[in-house]
Amino acid sequence: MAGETLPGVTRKERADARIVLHVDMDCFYASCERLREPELRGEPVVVGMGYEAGESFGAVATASYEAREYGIDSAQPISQALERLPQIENAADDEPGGHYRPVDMEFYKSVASEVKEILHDCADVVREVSIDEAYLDVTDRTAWQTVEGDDRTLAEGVGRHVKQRISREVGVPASVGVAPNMSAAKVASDHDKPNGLVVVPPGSVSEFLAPLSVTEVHGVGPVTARKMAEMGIQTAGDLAAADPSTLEERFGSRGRELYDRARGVDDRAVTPTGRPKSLSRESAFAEATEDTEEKANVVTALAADVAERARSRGAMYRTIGIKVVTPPYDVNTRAQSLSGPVDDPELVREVALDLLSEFEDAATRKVGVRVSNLSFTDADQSSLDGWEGASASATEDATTAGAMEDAPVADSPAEDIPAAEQPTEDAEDSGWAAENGQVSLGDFD
DNA sequence: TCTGGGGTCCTAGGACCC
DNA sequence: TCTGGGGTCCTAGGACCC
Repeated sequence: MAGETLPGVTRKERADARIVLHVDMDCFYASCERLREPELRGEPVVVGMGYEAGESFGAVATASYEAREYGIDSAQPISQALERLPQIENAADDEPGGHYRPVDMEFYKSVASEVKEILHDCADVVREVSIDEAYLDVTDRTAWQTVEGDDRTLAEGVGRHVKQRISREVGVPASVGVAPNMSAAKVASDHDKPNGLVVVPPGSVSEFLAPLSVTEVHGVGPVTARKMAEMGIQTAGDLAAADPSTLEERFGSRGRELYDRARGVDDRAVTPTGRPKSLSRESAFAEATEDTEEKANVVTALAADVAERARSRGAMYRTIGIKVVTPPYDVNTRAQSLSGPVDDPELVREVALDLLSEFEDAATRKVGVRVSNLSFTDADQSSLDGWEGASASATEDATTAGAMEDAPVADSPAEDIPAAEQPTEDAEDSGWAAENGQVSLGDFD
């Protein structure tokens, strides 16, 4: 697939087309473990969340491809993974065994930052989607033109270059997709994992997508896939050939979006990673509990944690919420908005506990605390998303403070918000925000 | 497969305002 | 007093992604 150039692409299509890379690190956590423990190369590696050496609690965060051979997959309980593949230390001589390691985010973040440095070096615009995934727009740096005496495009060379740099300079594998838009690039990078490079030139996107299962389209999950199957839609090609107004009726605006993506149409610009919209922390109980005090203790700890994280990121919040998961798996959320943004850990605790009281007697599997409606006080966002040359804009606030002057506040503990903490009104009023030294449309894309 | 943790976006109903 | 229509904000839930 790599380097394949399909016919029927006009010069104009090529000249107009953007060049988007999707870079996806292969089983990233496991690759990081191999970086500092080279003996793990070629071996089944399972990285567990909430897992501790020798225990069986927690869930699989990442499984190496060798471990996946044994039916181990993300989100699986560690106990189940151990049934399928025991710890190597416990395995009999003639039996296979796996290496289990607990998640070490600090280390993975340090590796990821090395990767991101390379990505920013290779592209003008980088959108970091998660610790192990990013989109790059390299339209201004290369072209869809083919190389003289070769059927490969210049764009493919850039994809290969990025991959090789990550491999050589950091030492972890990546899969890269190259296409004229984000969603096609995403599908392309997934198409030949691990260590893949798949190039889909303009004009060939719908052909490339057509035979793939509809579940490969970004945005189609289990629920949508089931509904589509009922409509006789199995492949991306089926979806592309479906009636868009029917899709819109059944799936709302997302129906149209998915239809477009299946046809290879996706006009979203690659924009740099914006600021978070919410911050949350949650924790599951080993078993569902009705213990009011236990729940309150956990919520108190989570509240402190979230508030501290918000403060360290320079975020003020105007909404505080909780999540309570009750058996079998019912997710309940409650939230309360304040009259203005605050940075007040004590208030987070108070409001969270107040909201929790509704579930006092309910058996609970999991609780969470969240702050949202964020506004940021820092002028320098370079520490947040790796950008340099941040503008001097004082406060960025996605909402209009002041519009809720008389909104109710729980037991009114927020009445005393100092005026200094109120966000200033800035360029946001016009819908435009100065960011990174340039004017760009706000976070709403 | 019944379930870990951290996110995003969309929808729908109700309150409230003009 | 009843009624209309448009808009915004808030809350809750759902689907999806990594």
